[in-house]
Amino acid sequence: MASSTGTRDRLSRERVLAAAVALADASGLDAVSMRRLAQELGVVPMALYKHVADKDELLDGMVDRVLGELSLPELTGGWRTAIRGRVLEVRQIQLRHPWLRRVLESRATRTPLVLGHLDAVIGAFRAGGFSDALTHHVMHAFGSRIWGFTQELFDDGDPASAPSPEQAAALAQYFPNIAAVAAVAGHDDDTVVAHGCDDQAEFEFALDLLLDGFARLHAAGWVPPQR
Amino acid sequence: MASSTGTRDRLSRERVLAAAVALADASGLDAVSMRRLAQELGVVPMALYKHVADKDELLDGMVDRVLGELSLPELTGGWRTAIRGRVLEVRQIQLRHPWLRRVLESRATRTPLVLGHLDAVIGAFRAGGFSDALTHHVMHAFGSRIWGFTQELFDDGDPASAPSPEQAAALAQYFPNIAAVAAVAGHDDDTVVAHGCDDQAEFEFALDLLLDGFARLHAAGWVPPQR
DNA sequence: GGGCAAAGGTGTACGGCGTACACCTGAGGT
DNA sequence: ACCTCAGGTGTACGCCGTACACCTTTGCCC
Repeated sequence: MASSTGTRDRLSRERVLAAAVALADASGLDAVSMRRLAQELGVVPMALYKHVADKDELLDGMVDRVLGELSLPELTGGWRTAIRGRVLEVRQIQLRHPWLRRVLESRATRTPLVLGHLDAVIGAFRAGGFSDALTHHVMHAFGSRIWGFTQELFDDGDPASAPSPEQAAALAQYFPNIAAVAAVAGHDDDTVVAHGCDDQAEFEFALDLLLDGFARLHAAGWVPPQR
Repeated sequence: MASSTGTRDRLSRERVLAAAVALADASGLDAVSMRRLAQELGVVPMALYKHVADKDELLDGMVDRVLGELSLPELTGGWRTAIRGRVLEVRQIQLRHPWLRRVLESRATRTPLVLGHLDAVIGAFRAGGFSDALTHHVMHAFGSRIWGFTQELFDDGDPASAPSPEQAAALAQYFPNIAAVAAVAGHDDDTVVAHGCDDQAEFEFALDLLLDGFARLHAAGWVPPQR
């Protein structure tokens, strides 16, 4: 038994990655430092380096670990339902692990599961009859939305951003358009306050708008411009 | 004259921000640390804190400084040309200052010029007759493209990413769709190798696809779903 | 079972970061 | 001539990632 417990609480790449994901889920990405993570595992920081090459590899491992939650549905239905379903599924992962977004944004991650997702989406377009050139273009147009998030560069909802009254007044004075549009989103109060603006409906709106555009170009027999 | 030179080489917020922008342009965003920046200015790190509150404010200041390069064209033509022109102009700034993207991505910047750009685009939609609700939706769908960049999460061109032959072979084996689409983009060789994939045409493709979608929804009299 | 390589955990140290805080210095107004 | 106070300085703290040398434990082979 001593040996089994001994074996059980040995470190392993799996244990390290699991702890890193748990830590990021619980305390945010910034809490994931080699030192803090080691402490969480009851071990000295340098011990981690026997299991991951460096912090970048740790982050890659975290990405692949949560991307493993994908159920990889087969491609029944057309390209559109296949892609839509896949992207919405990745979105669910991203909602469970909010740090995923920042990790994917900040680095050119090229892990097997990342490439696998891209390959699956590209494959769905091609199986749907998209030319390689059009597929290439629409993949660029897809951008980060392929990972289930909109960029959210102007957060009009989430944080304690509901500004103080005098702040709101100043904003309305100098940026009347922002104020007006922000107001309409929240006029029923709980809409914005409760779940921000990047809610499911908002994301699907943008996703379908893109997919509509792709379908239209495909149907119209799009070919690359002159060259 | 002694006093004038003395005055001239005193630090100032402007000098600090200008040096920070120059440093980021020349050596990348990671080179912009308080210590390195101070050294560049021939001054001790803590001296900077008499002119910017902290590093976040420094970054905000840098953003506003380069956004000041906007020429703010008036809104001749319809909403579409106005917005298209504005976004492409911001894109030019972003191409001159590649670090801008990471700064905007990583933080919820709410400086006057950032808000001003958002307000101008929102204003163009509204002036074009878009309802506030539709404007709100399309702004979300716009996402980071409003700042002139596509997310570029799968960089198939830019860096030394043109993989070694055996790497390419392995990629083609496991991710045939990625390989095929990446190949088509570069089949004329100089296309991808020379200027990557996020070139002007690629960006405008995605931009116009979005604008087409917006126009179509607007023309169809889009109204928000049930509620 | 004894010996031994290899794998895994430790301790120390280095150079970076942002920035708090006490201090000094020199220019401007009275 | 003095005072004030904005602006530059020096030191220090607690983080960070990680190189490197060391020790301990494990598992295998004779």
